[in-house]
Amino acid sequence: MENFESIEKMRFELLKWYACHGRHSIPWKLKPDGSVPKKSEKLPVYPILVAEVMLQQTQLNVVLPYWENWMKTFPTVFDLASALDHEILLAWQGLGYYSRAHRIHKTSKVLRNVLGDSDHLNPESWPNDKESWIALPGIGRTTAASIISSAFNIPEALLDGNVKRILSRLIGSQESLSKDLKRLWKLSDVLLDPDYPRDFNQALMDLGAKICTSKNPKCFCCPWQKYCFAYHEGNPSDFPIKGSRKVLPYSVIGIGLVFNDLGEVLIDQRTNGQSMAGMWEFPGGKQEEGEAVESTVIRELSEELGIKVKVAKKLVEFDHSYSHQKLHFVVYICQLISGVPQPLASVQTKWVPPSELINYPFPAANQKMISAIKDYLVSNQNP
DNA sequence: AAATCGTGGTT
DNA sequence: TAACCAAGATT
Repeated sequence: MENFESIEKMRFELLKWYACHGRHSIPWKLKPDGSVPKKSEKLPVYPILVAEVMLQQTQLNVVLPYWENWMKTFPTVFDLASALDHEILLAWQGLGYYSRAHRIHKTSKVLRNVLGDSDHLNPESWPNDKESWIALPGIGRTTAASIISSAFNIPEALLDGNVKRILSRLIGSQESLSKDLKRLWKLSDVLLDPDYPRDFNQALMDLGAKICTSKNPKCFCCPWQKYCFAYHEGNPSDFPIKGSRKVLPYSVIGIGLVFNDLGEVLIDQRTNGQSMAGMWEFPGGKQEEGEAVESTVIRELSEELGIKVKVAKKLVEFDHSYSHQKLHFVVYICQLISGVPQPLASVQTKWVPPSELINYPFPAANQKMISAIKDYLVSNQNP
């Protein structure tokens, strides 16, 4: 492969750096008694599974509090398997990429059958081969390798965002990441230390998180500086080669906060076919060409709920960006004129006292609306 | 195989 | 209406 002088030396220098500067207090990488696992020791699998799925496209510091709460709410894989979708989404709320929550839920049910009556606290009861893990919902090549190398200390190469960035700089890849995956996977596999795969993989990710960062990499204290093509070229920040950035489509969304005579607000649950499936939301929809936003709200609530509303007051408006679109939400207080809400474009609808909204999982954009509702109600009480 | 899927932090 | 993007998987 790449003609490095000594791969053994590279491994040693990375592991030496890791011993001094790595992140050694990640809870799911420690034994239940809090000590660092020895080379031959295995770790509980379920906490690692939860962490690795949460870590998909999500940074460690964001994941930590969610992982802590998740482990209290669903302490074992059996607790997770028997949980309700509603409970899963409440625990995942705010973390994003909600399909991950549904997939790990499905995976837990498969694992419940696989484990059967065996001791789920014993790592030996769990599958330890890559193919078995990749077959599970929401587990891909990198997540499977992370689980296997972390839990069992079995050598399995991974290629996450950190490793892609490190390796593309190391070899000065002139291809975009998507066109060079095969080469980078091979390189990750060649470099992986067969004797210390758990530490080596973690060391790579720590190096990417702390030294070989996307912007302003700290090459001056990088253990692989002398091996790095991009460092010698003087332009590590130019790697990996980034493709053309395209402008995100932009839409205006009209939202209707419909209140009934009891002061309850109307919410609906998103369908399985939609993004953020199973999450709740305030009804509304996309503004059409040449349409006033107030009219959007009236039209959408008629189409999706079969009700007629009066748009009373604009409560708040704000921007919210998703991965592949930007939305501008315009949120109105509405009154119900006629009709009974029907779930024509949702799983179900519900009238809820504002104080009870906290019991329903909402996407982040809707959380902004909930805050606005609370401010509005408080200001109405104290004029 | 290119598009899709969230969010919050950083620059 | 800032751009970028991080411990990816799925279709």
